[in-house]
Amino acid sequence: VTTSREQPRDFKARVLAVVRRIPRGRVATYGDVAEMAGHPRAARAVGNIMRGCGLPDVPCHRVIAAGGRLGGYGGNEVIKRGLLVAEGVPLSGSRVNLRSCRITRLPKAHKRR
DNA sequence: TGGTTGACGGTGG
DNA sequence: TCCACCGCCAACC
Repeated sequence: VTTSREQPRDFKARVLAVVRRIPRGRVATYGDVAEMAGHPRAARAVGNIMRGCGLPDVPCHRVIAAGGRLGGYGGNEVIKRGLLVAEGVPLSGSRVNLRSCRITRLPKAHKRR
């Protein structure tokens, strides 16, 4: 990242790419995603991007806030919680058990689905 | 070019 | 444990 003038959309695209690769049943915090995208301090910006993603192939519900809090989700935080539960993500009340399902680095592109 | 806006994060009360 | 405040960053206007 040496400075190669990375254009704004690069960051956005990279974030989306990262989120797209979060395995089912796993989650990552906005901060984690930011870091995986190459900008450790841009958690807020990640949320900003998520806000307008709306892409079906981007499991934005797997991106949660730090501390296991759900964070936001286009109006319905309840839906987000439901989706996570459906994927087997462990929840303690309305909090996610980060210990068991949080990922801080992308999985290897293993062939087997 | 500059200011505002948040699906955030961490600390302190 | 919950709420308020401040700091950070990229996208938008």
